[in-house]
Amino acid sequence: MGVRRRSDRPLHALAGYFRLLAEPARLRILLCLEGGELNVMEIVGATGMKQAHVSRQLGLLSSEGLLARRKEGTRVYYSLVDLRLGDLLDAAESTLREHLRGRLDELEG
Amino acid sequence: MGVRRRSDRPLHALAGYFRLLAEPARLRILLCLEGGELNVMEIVGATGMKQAHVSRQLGLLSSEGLLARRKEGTRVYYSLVDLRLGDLLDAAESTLREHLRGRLDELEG
DNA sequence: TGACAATATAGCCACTGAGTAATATAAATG
DNA sequence: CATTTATATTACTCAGTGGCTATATTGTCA
Repeated sequence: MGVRRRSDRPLHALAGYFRLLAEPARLRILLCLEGGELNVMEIVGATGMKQAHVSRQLGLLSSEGLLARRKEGTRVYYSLVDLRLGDLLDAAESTLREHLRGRLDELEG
Repeated sequence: MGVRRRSDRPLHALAGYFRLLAEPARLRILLCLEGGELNVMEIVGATGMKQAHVSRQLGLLSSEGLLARRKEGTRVYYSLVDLRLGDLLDAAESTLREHLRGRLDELEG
């Protein structure tokens, strides 16, 4: 990979952050946690995903600092660390909507 | 307002949008366009990336509606379609900073 | 202790996409 | 025309990872 510049590290981190949000499965998990903390099986039920897959994504999201982990007996509860994430998703959604509208106008003339 | 309702299709679109932002190369391009429109070779110069790679990412970004394309003679100028993208990046960056700070605090006790 | 439930991990396969080199297209110029 | 310049596209390798199944780990309770 080409030249390494000083600005690479922040860019990499930012890109990595977006990559976490670049998967419908993870978005689904994050969104269903907007209502409050849930344990793994509750998330499995809410999303319809396989338990192993849910655990994997939860591990990723919490190891990257997006989710907090709290054990209670044999269950593990996950919750959003930063509630501004919801605002970020909304901002992205509205920006995306704008883009789609632009493409629509372009098609319709 | 009320509960956000996002069914699967929007989730997929949103994930795809984030995937565009999940690559340092594309972020670099988007960021250098925050200063105004540039043609391909100017972007190549500003980013240090190969011309073919820049063209590819520019094609992606414009076909997805994030960038506008304007031909002038043999040159092609690209620019940000939605200036709120800058705000979105800033929001993501500050959220990310928060997460990183959380992890740092955790390490330092 | 053994059995059971909740969560995590490992291994595998298929697919996606980044990055590169080579080539193609298009437009200006002589 | 031929040539040069700017941009786009093709073909390829290769690393990463989503999603699956099976299994391991951890905690609870009889």
